[in-house]
Amino acid sequence: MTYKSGAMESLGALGDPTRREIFERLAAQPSAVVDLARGLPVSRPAVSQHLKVLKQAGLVREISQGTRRIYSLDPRGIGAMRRWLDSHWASALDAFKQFADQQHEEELDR
Amino acid sequence: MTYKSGAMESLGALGDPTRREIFERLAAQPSAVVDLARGLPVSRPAVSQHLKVLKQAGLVREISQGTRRIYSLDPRGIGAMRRWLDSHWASALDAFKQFADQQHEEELDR
DNA sequence: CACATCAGTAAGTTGTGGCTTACCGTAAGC
DNA sequence: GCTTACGGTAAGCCACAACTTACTGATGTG
Repeated sequence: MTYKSGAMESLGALGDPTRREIFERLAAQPSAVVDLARGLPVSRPAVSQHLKVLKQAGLVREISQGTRRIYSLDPRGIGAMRRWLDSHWASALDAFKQFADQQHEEELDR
Repeated sequence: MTYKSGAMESLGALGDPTRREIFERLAAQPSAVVDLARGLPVSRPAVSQHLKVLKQAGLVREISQGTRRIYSLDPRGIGAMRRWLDSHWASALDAFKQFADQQHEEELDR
């Protein structure tokens, strides 16, 4: 479970709707901060702050290009979330099956 | 993209650490509210409120059993999140490839 | 029929997370 | 070297979301 802590931070980061919007735009195309700020209902510094959170969560990475910084999605963060989701999905199905069986047993006992 | 709105709500719901904790416990085993509240640092009503949010997000479902309500994970919500994640991952890889190619072109132009 | 257990809702409080404006640093162009 | 574009950080404000306690309503039990 080395991916767990990473997935936790990622989920925390994507809890905010503005950050989800930024995330989706970066999925569509890598962009600089100014370009992201255009078309978003918040100021440019706000976008910077969101990008900082997304970066710490491992969901985003940047490359410098002159004075601009081009942000793009980081596949590693997404991968961690996927694995987290998958493992929980699996254990959810298991747990539900166990639960159903146990219920059935108690039915018979009655 | 019928799963999109669902995935948005799910991500919003899992943004809270306490709700993630509840989610993980339910993945391990379906539980009643009192049992969840034991072992969590918050009151029972707080747990109820969190479960309400998780339920509206399609991540959780309940069945009544006497006065108890047994909560368990709802695979549909998890599935919606997975699909959202996967589609964005795919387009992220596409976009990054396009971006890299374009960068290369500009290199040559210089 | 009490009485206990379980759970949802109401009402009120408070910490904090997301926003703004202002400021500072850095790279590029004239 | 001066100016312009870009972007991160600081400081402060404020709405809201996550709590709490108190109450109400079911269901099961002696």
